[in-house]
Amino acid sequence: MSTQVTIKDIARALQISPSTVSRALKDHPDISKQTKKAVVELANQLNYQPNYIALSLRKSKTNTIGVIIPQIVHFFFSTIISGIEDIAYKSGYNVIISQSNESFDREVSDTKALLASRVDGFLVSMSKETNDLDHFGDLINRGIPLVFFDRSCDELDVSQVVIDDYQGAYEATKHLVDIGCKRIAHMQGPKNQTIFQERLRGYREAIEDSGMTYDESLVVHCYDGTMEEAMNHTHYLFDLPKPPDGIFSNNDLAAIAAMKIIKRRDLEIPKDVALVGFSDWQVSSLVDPSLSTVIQSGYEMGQKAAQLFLEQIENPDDYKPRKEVITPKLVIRESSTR
Amino acid sequence: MSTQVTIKDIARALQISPSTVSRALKDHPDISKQTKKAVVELANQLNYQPNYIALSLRKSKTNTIGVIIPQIVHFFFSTIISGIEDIAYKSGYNVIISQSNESFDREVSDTKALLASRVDGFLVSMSKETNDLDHFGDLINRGIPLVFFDRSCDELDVSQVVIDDYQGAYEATKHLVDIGCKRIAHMQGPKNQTIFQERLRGYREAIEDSGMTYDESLVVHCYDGTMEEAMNHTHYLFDLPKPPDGIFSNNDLAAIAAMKIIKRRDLEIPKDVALVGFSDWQVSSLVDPSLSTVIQSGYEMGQKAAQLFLEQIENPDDYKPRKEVITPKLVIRESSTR
DNA sequence: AACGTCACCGCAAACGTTTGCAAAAACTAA
DNA sequence: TTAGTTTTTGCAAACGTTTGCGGTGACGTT
Repeated sequence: MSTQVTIKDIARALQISPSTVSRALKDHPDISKQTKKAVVELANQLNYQPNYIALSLRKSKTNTIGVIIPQIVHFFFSTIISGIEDIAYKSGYNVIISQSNESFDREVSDTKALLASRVDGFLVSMSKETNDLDHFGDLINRGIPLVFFDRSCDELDVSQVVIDDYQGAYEATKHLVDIGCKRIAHMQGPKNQTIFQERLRGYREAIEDSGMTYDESLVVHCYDGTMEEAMNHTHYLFDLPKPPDGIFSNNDLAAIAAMKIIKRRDLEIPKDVALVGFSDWQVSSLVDPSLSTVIQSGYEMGQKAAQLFLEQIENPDDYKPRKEVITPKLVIRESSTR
Repeated sequence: MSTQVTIKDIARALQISPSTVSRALKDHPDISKQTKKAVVELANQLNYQPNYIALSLRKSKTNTIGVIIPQIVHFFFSTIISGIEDIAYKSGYNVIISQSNESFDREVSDTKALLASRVDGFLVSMSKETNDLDHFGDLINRGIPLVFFDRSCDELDVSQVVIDDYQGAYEATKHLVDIGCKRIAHMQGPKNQTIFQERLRGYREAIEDSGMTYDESLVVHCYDGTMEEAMNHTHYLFDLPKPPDGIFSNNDLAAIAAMKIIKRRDLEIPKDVALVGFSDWQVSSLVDPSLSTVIQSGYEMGQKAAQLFLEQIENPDDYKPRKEVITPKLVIRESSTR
């Protein structure tokens, strides 16, 4: 039950004032060598730990970052958090995480709650529902550092770090062309999200740049992102008079769903159909055959986001928002190796 | 840049003292109806938010829980966090997460850092390396609430919530027996961890209860939990003069590794070899064939852990540590359906 | 002897809140 | 009117830290 030792305790023991102890501990030039030595020694001996709460109050700075994400239980997001924490802890920041569960209302109330906890700034990835940006605009107006990652928006003048989805999709599709695919399908993600629009664009342009024609009947729209939906779409694709010989999917789950159906139809992967996913879920390297995919380094994204935050908090005055774009990397596995 | 309004601001505006404002806001009986009304109205109008930092300092209580886990990027653990946060937030607690990355030293320094941040208590799942428990004993001696979850230990007198690993393992193994397996191998987890000892025990007793004899040569020790390690062990098992016809693995990853090797050796699953894992990673239902496994509800575990913490912090005096046991559930998929 | 310089240190206020205690105000009873 | 109650309010200290400013004493210079 021993309560923590304070500066006052040290001061009392040494018969000097708390201010002197404080200065001695910070190596202030006004303090004599001997006093410093005595203070530091006693502090070590008593295992003195500065009280960050008192410090926060004094400096009105909590050294805490508020992070709002759609959900923790998601490989990509938890990887991002890992990146954020590593950078944050190195710079003496704590991280408080809040999940919006893809709900706009939760996102707003999370923002309020974190604000009440006096976080020094925000790192957020927006919920799917979010269209109204007032709660973020508020933060910006009040000069509170804010960085978006992944699920971002360009309407607000704010720092952000995003993946180059276009580039990733382009390369993935180009790769399918390169290994000889002639009819490449695309399993598209929710149309209202920028990232999926970009992936579609990358797919389309890669197709066209390769001298093939973009065929809308080869693009299926996976709206709710379930396994069943993707399986149904796969059936549709292989019931076509001219079924595809390659599929680029907007995410790994849909690709794995397709894989199941394709195998069930006694087609061989990658011989008859080659597959490329997007995201590099942990599962992608474990399925059989292992799935080629586009790696979006969540860890790197988290690190960058935290760094942008730190930059901003260290230059509160003349800070200009920046946009960091992470280039994703195609990783070729068995599902597209011929 | 507007700074938050304080009790003092309200007091000044209403020409009364801060103490009166404070009491009025807490509906203290000493304060007259009119004063209360005036204070509450002005507080709402100015959007007053209590400063939790000042409160923390005053009460030496931060309303923050420190959580230490081996790694966030792990389906099971991130699910647990989700459960913890839901309960914690409902009771007005923030959660700070720290990853030990399965390193003992990190675990110790995480504990120190969280302590320095003055968390009110700890929720921890030990790293695989941890044998020395002094840093936790310290917390207990100082009366700081501590709850272990999943990776626990019985040496310390402390609350814990664990899975009934024995039961889960017993059922899984029994199931293999029931579908006709005669030689069942076990891929064991790190021996120093209770949970893996329990899984081994469940396996062993199920074997013996079925009239078979426990054969140590069928138990391999997966120490670092990598894919490669598990693959090597699988090779060993199937190089035996009498290879197994069933495997119960301490986790899903090892089971999936085994699956790869078994398929590569042109054995059929589940016909030649049946497989059951443990944990129900997201991937388990996606692999081919889908993997039977033991579901451990991380969400429930997180909730229970947070509840135990709250119980303890609300009865600091006469608190008696409790052990909550969650019963896991066997889910039978293709890998063990004959 | 008087003054300036310098090195070293402490006082007190501040961050925003709570709370024991005393004091003021209002009301009651004689 | 006076004393006694009751209701309502404010003072001041405390939580642990930092920091501007003023103070002390030693020493050197005129």
